[in-house]
Amino acid sequence: MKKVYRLRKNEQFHTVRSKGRSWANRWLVLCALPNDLPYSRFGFTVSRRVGSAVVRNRARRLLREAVRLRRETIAPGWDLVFVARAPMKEAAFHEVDRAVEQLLRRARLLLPDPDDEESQERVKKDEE
RNA sequence: CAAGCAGGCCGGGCGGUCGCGCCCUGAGCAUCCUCAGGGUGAGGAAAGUCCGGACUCCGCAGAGCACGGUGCUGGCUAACGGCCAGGCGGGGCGACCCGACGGAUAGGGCCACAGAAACAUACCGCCUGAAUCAUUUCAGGUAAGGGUGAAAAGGUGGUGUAAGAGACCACCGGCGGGGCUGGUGACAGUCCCGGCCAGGCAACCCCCACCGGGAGCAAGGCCAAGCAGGAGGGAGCGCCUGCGGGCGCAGGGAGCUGCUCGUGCCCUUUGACCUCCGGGUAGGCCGCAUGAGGCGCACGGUAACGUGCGUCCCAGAUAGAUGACCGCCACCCCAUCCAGGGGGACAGAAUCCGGCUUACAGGCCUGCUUGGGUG
RNA sequence: GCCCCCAUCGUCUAGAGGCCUAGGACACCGCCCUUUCAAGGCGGCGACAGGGAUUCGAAUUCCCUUGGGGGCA
Repeated sequence: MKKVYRLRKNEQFHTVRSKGRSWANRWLVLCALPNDLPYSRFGFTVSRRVGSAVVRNRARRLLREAVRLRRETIAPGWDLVFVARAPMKEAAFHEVDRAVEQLLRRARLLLPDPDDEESQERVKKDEE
């Protein structure tokens, strides 16, 4: 993921964490805040509570990869911060991927998939 | 073959599809954005931050004190609390391993409880004398035996004695002093003398020798929005007033793409605006990777290591790059008749190096020891 | 990243080599007191972060590990 699509400054992280909305599941916390840009930006936080340096690096890389592969389907114009929780240290890639998808779906930040009738119907309902 | 000891090394390999950091080249006005091509991208401990340096800033005439560290000897090194070699002590049948290993007659302090006594003595004893019908008591001698304790003035045999005792003698062991021999030295060997004058703790203070100025790359340097600060320039009259200010005319200023018009806004001595100055926050850049560098060969040295020649360039991020998915092979485990199933330790660069310490699945190589077997 | 500090019952703490089988307060449990509760009294439960070293002897001294906390732009 290129640098422009990432959150870079401590201040940006604080803004999103304090002013944005948040969703959580067993592995992750997602915070989101509109950013008035034509694209979305992402940040990843793994604290020392999760584990050693090796564990934290791996967690962050898995998260970044999961988000990279889904970037086309994520709504533009948001700053998103993913915070890893303790169970992340044992998670495999597909579990991380599923956790990311679940949170994005709950936050309604996924673009409507042409093949997915359910989500299209939901968008229609929102428009009504 | 089994058990073990020492030293060195590895820490899966190849390929495909997506993706990331840095460097170089080219193109798009472009160190910064985009695209294309090429190169490169975690460790033996990158870890703990326990030592030592380099580097940077601060301090500094010199010396001493304080404080901290190290502590057998010689060497290596930029330096070290590291390494090599040797000595001594201890452990192991052995290969080998382990050792904070200076000083306790420079001084101070401590040694609980127990025990008579913890560094100087006598509780039970033993012996002599006196008193006493006797039990026993008193005075003196003694340190062999008993008991206490972690620790109590060397061991064996004899002479000696009232009983004993290094009181004396022989041998052994230890201590102190001196000489000789070997060794750079620690030390070893040997001879003579002394007198058994006799504990332990210096990871208690201390003494001796040697070493150390303080902080740390978030060091430090450069550029520098904004907000304040300083210097200079800077355009006025009238009316009203409840003295805060307001209104009119005139003028000035910055802005609205360059000019004009127009339009609001701000200001005219409690100063709009313009110019300059120093310090410096956010932020950015440098520091930042060619180095006490790696590899190979030769020479010197028992070795650590050094010297010379050749050759190579080998991470550099800043919410922090080395990831995801898959195939084949190798390895290990389960099942072993096949099919098959499962697994991959400890751990992630952050200024850089030399060490130490701690963690670690599994595997490879070399030398050596002990025991057994076979030829 | 660099540099410091701390660790004792459930909680807050005392302790400076032997007097420690570790003391105190609050909390908890039981009994007494009270019609009952609180307060009070008596008794009980309960800890030296882990490992090694020095020492006759370690909560205390030294080393390593683990876990907390703080400072530096």
